[in-house]
Amino acid sequence: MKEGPDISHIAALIGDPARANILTALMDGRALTASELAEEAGVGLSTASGHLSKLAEAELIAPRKSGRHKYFNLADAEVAGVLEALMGLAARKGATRVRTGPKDAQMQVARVCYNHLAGRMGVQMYRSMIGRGLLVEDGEDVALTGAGRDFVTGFGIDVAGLEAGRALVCRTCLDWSERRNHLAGSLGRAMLTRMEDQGWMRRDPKSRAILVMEKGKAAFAAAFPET
Amino acid sequence: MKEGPDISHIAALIGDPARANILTALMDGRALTASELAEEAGVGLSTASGHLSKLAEAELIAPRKSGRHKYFNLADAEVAGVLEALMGLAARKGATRVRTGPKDAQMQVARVCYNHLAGRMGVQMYRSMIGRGLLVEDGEDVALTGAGRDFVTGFGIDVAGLEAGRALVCRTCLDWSERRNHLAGSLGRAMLTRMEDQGWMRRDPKSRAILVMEKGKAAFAAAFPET
DNA sequence: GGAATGCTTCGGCTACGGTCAAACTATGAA
DNA sequence: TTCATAGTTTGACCGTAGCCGAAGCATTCC
Repeated sequence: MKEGPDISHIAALIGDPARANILTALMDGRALTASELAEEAGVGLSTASGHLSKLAEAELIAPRKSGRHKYFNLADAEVAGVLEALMGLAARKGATRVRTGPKDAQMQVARVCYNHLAGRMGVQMYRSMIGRGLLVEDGEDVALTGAGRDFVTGFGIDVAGLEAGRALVCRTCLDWSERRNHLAGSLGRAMLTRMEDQGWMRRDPKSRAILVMEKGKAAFAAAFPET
Repeated sequence: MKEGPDISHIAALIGDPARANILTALMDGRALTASELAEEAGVGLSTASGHLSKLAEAELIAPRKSGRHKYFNLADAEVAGVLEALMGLAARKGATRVRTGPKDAQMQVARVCYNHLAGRMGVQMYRSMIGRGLLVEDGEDVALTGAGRDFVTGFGIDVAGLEAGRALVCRTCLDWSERRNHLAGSLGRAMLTRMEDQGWMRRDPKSRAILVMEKGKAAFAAAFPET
């Protein structure tokens, strides 16, 4: 009974509906202000402020002050991963949130997870790169091979620049809808950004869904064929 | 705000201290009765009964009636995985539960996770088998290679028997103390059982810790060398 | 400077949910 | 049949924690 870390405190934090809404809203990796999060959570500003300080205290989210605004981010990818895992558990009991609109279908296809591509397309990209020897898995970790560096560089990404940063370049993240890994880390983020820049896809500003352009579909399928 | 599965309900279930104790107690994979779990949780029997029906309702645990007893198990390995992940989050804030005794040190070395070997030795076994080409990872999944089947059979395990069962043979589970994968699934369980049968290790009946015998240390190091 | 905006703190209200004891059901033992 | 043990249900109690509005800081804009 007295073994291992105390789960209950952190789970209770996630367990409040307002706080869960806040965390879910932050899952797309964008930084949001306290007011925006209050709106998302459906509570008053003062209430949200209390929630936010608790979440920050537990280091689930990271606050940053900027002028008279205060921005919040998820603390890191591990937190995002735990949230995805919880969604996985919740999803199997049909506990999806209320109405499933057209957006929900698109969310299965492509969505933002923290800051990288998730959903069927995220998984396809990951598996394609593994299958072609561009990425190699080692336990929980994943790394670029030599061929992978060339490929990614050709894709228009400055690998050396990523490696100079503090963030982990390659990282896996478990996709809750597909139940498979997809690519996270600074490379995952860069790949998504690059595809947006090229006009392959575009983020829905009101949700985590990603809209894929016609030309993007073809280009993506060519770049990341199923193996 | 209205996207994706509803996390808060399931997190709130885990977030109550009594229920968290119950779930933690079930992490070693043994089935426990309602009375035993009440004891573990530190609440009265009637209170525990209420908690247990809620957990069962959410399919986090699976009840089985046997005579006038009612046994409870974790629902499956995915639930165990989420709990381990939450422990990982909790652990990094030094939120380990109260006193860290000698048992806690041993827990880092070897412990039971659901029903398989976890901790440093669990991770070492997994990585050794990957490194020698006995196991191969494919995304989130992991599988035995031909050489792996031979090795495991030579270890004294009836692979065909495992495959006949309903449970997934190979499965990964993220180790909260090591932050790496270890081997779960029915093979993971069989490996641990086999090592116990051979007298390499023995479970501490009062905790999740696994005691490693002297001869077990040498035999384990020989069977699963670091690569 | 003064006004407006963004956030925090405080006080008070409320309700949800955890708790237990006691009554009740069900299974097994004598 | 009767008693004992295991678990569930009910009802009453109580505390915690979420909620809001109002007042208080802090920062920026005019």
